[in-house]
Amino acid sequence: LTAQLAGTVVSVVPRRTQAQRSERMRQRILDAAVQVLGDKGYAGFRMADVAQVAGVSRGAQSHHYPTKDDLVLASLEHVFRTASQRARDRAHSVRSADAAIKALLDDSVDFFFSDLFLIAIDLAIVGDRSASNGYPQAQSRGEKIRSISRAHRLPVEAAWLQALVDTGVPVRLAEDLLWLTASIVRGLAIRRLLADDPARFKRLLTLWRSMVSDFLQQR
Amino acid sequence: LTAQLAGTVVSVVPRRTQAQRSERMRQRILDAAVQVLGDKGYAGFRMADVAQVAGVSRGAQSHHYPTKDDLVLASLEHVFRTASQRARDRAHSVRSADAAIKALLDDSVDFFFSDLFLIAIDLAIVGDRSASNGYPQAQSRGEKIRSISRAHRLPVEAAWLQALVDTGVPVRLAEDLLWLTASIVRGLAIRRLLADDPARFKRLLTLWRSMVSDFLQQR
Amino acid sequence: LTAQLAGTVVSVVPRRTQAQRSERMRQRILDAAVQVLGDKGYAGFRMADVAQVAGVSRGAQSHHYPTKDDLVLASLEHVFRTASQRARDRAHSVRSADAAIKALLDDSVDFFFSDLFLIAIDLAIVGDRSASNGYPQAQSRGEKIRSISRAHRLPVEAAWLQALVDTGVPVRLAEDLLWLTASIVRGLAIRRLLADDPARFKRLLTLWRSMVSDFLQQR
Amino acid sequence: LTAQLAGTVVSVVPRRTQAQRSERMRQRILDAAVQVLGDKGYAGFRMADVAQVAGVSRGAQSHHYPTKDDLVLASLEHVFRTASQRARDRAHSVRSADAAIKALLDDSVDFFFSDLFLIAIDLAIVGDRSASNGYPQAQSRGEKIRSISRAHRLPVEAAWLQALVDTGVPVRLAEDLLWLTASIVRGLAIRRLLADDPARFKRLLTLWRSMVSDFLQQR
DNA sequence: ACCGGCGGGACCACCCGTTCTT
DNA sequence: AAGAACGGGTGGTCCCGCCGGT
Repeated sequence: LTAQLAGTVVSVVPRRTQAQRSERMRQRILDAAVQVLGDKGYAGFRMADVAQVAGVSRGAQSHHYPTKDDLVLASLEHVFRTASQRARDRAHSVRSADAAIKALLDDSVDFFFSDLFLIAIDLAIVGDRSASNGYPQAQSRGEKIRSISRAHRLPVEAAWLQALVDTGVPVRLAEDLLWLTASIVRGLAIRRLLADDPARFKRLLTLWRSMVSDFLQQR
Repeated sequence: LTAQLAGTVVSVVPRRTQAQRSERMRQRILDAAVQVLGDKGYAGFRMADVAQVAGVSRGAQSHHYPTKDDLVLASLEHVFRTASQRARDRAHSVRSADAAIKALLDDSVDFFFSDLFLIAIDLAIVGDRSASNGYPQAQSRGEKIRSISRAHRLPVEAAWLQALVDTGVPVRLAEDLLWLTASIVRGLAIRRLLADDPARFKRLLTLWRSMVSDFLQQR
Repeated sequence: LTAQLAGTVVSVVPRRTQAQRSERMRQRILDAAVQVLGDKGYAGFRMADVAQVAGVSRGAQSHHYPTKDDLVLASLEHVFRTASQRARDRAHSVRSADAAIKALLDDSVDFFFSDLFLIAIDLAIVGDRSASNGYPQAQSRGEKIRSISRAHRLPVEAAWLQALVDTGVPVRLAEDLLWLTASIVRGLAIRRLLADDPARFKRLLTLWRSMVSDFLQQR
Repeated sequence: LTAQLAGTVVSVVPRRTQAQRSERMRQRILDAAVQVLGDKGYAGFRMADVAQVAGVSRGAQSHHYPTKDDLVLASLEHVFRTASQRARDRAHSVRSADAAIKALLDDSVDFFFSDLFLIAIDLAIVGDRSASNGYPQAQSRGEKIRSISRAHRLPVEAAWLQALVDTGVPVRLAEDLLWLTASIVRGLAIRRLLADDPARFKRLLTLWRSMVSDFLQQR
């Protein structure tokens, strides 16, 4: 009994609650899953690898994320959550239209050239393409992936749209320019997979900015 | 003698040579592989599925394509070969710069919105991300994929570049516009995976064409 | 509390711990593996057969012994461990040199005519003869087999050597006689594979004993 | 017809007959099979490897040796035939009993330490241990192996027995000494698989010779 | 909450024998 | 007789999900 008391006294370290420990562990698993997804792709994604990278037993893992799909979807959600917050922050306080386009380009490059984007694409391509076990599920994996993506990207797009509109660009045009800009960067990010060419990428983005400037002025 | 002649006549059955039979079978396997790759993605790609779809025994399959990688790479090659020829054909006989951009857009849409492109991206994302078999190989799968892509896309790009230059656009600018155009379509094709919106896509491409026209005239 | 006590009493069922269950299963697998190895030889050794004989799922099997080599090596170790203990026990309490030779012969016959010995030979012959996976491993299978054999036979030989020396035979000579005796039995055990002849074997061993007696006396 | 004659004249090279070419090819296949058997053991024996080593197509191979068993048995026969002839030659012209034992030892070392012997053991151990498909075959593989071994070794043994008897050793004793000698070498050859020790082997053989000498004189 | 034994299915590489074709 | 295509079976490894223990 004395020993027990002593123990209690000694451990001044802020005794975590179960919920906190649990949350910590879920984070570690999620981070590990994202890492593995980035390294091996969905096709090479192994539950055991995640557990090992996270330094967690398979038992604990399957306690928090019972199935592979659970883990994959949670990972995607996790990583989108992280990224979308940062993007929204950027969209504020841009004065001119040109500055807005520049900031948008920077943000797009950050996003589309990140592992996160590749992971999202990878999962999206796989999409429903598998499973499709006979009877109708509540929602196929492909749909879930798409809805997660949408849920996080739409607010970001809205923020940028507002930023552009605030600099005086008509809503409709702002929307189109926003899409074109995002598409260009997205397209280049994909192109990079087959043949990288950073110098050219930079030049093209500069060209695009000047084209937009010209277009807006001439209007 | 009569019998022999008769025999020759009767046997309308196409009496194939070995090489012909072989080639025919390789084609069937490749077509099936492309189909499966398109339906299930690389992550869901099963050798047995291919054999079944092709209506070929697994033995024959493994005779022509000993390993999964062999088959996948050959499929990619196969499909690229088919597509790149068609693209080169289109690049000829365009008169004005605007017509060239329009034709290029059409071709890009055809290509980037096709299954082939998704397959290529899928494989590229997986890329090296697997292998990891210690010692240095001659060439990793990722590199092979990239080199196949390059081998088939570079001629296409060259053809389009020539077409643009022939309409009077300076080489450097033609190159950049070519890239931007391709990137936009590529980016939209990817975007489609997460949220499709054909009407908007059409509008954006039209906008892009007018931006290019303005830019070229103003120059 | 009473219920708990009662529970403890009632549950006469051997309430195994995980470790115990695990150990039990490993034993069953190992025993089955030894049996299959004896029946079919290494060339006919099938993982699935072992699992079936052991009455164990292939999953459990691959949990404890991930690869075929792991299982085979563990089997060899298992069977050697069993045999070497018995041999050492025998080597004690022999009085005369002749009695020692006789006991040694008995022990050798037991060992070399057992399935264990055939298994060891079988594995040793196969030895490195496979592997051939390019780059240098920590230790080839052949080396592992040899080191297991040595690890278990050396103590046995030492025990017999001591027994002979204790009856007054000079160390060097004792060593040689020990080896010759073992070799004769070993050689006969092998001979048996091609043509068995128990009567003659018995006669030869008797002859050998008398030759040793003569040789020792004459010395 | 003229062309045919011309052809006949020109080809001064000793036009092999079909039978000769056939025999050449069978030899090459057999040699290759022996080599593979020696390198990989029966467990690692692959028909395709043999064809490749022999530089022969699998078609040709299966023409001459339709099944794996056919080839393996033929290989064993082939190698025994080669070895037994040489042994019989040696058994002649030995004068003293001691010289006979020495020559016998040399011959035994040559035989038992050769790859041939290991191959024979390997096959013998595998023996019937496999197949055993339900209904009674004409003769199991194990029996075939044993009968091949006997067919070739018995004459050798008889030759050596005669040599010993010719030097004055009584038949019965000669037979026993012959067996003991062979067994010792055989036993050492096996021992070598687990732990080699050439110096000791040599010493033991010398000791054995002196023991035999003593024994014969004392008699 | 967490751990690891366990079940069993799935997949790919390999391999042997047969069946055309030359 | 020789060569190549082809058929199909098999075995080892891997992997996910479950569940009894701690």
